[in-house]
Amino acid sequence: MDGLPAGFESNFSWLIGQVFHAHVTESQRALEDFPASQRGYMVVQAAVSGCARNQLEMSKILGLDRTVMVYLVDELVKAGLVERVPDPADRRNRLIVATEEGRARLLDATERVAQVDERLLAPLQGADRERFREMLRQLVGHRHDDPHGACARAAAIADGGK
Amino acid sequence: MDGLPAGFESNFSWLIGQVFHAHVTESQRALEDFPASQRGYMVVQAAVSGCARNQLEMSKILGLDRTVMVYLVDELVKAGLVERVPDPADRRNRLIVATEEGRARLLDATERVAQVDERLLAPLQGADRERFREMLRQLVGHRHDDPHGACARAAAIADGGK
DNA sequence: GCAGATAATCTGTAATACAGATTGTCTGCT
DNA sequence: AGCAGACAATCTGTATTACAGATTATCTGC
Repeated sequence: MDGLPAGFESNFSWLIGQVFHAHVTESQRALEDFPASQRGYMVVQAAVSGCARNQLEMSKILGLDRTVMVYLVDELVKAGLVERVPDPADRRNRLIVATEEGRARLLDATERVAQVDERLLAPLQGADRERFREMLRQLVGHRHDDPHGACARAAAIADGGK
Repeated sequence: MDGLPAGFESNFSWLIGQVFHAHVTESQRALEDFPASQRGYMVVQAAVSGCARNQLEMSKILGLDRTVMVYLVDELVKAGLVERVPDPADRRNRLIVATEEGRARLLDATERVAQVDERLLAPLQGADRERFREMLRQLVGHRHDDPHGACARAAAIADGGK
């Protein structure tokens, strides 16, 4: 095998794919009963953290297509976890605001997902576990910032609405 | 936000998803002209490394469905990068063997993918880059071993066929 | 030689991604 | 005020992908 591409042990595509796939599969199972499962969970979390001032922005943060956002939010609204609140400052925007139930179920789901995370990261010993997270943060890094304070605004409206 | 789930900075699902998504997108682009793009590349690599003694096993290694394997290999055969060789030892099996052209294109593709990897891992300084890979290896770890020496057999047949 | 298991394949169905058009709204300009 | 261009959400249709179930060829053990 000299000189030829080796097996997959050093193949980053494969490695990251394996880890990602394992995580998706596991957390899908952990979030079976959550509306829209894994993705619904992410949307509700985004809603609670108030990090997006409209659906388009949220779809970018979550790496989803804008049209996917529509029926994802539809499902969550139907389940009573979030609401579409017209932004008084710009009526084109729909603020995705979590309901009380949404917050409650998010807390519950977060716990279960955390367990999945721990199980998956178990092979990493001691400080390595947090180090790994930190590296991921670094890799994602520069791509996301919130210079407009949109988070604060959305969160304020969300708080006022409850 | 006290006590409530924070933003996404500490959300493992989101972090790993971001990194994975970025990598897929980038390497898709880098492998645009490769048959079946990213996935075709993985299959050819698996064929060259001879780490699977049939399609089913390969699909498990690559995390693909067995039925997906069929048309993936179809496409690669049509493009002349691999061949389906009936396993003389068990004619149910099809050994996926890379052609000369397959090996050549794999080398080329591997180079381009390596560049993508480097670009993606650039935020990690110095030894961290290799450390990150090592951590991924650990996480995937125990799930894959080859106690039967099937690799060697498949590789031998592949070598004999050229 | 037969029963049960396994590999590849085919078929159909569901989930998902995504491009393009449409509607309502905003902004800036005149 | 009125208009042009930009933007957000939505709808529609289409392509891709995932996956379950049946089918055929083959293997194994009895």
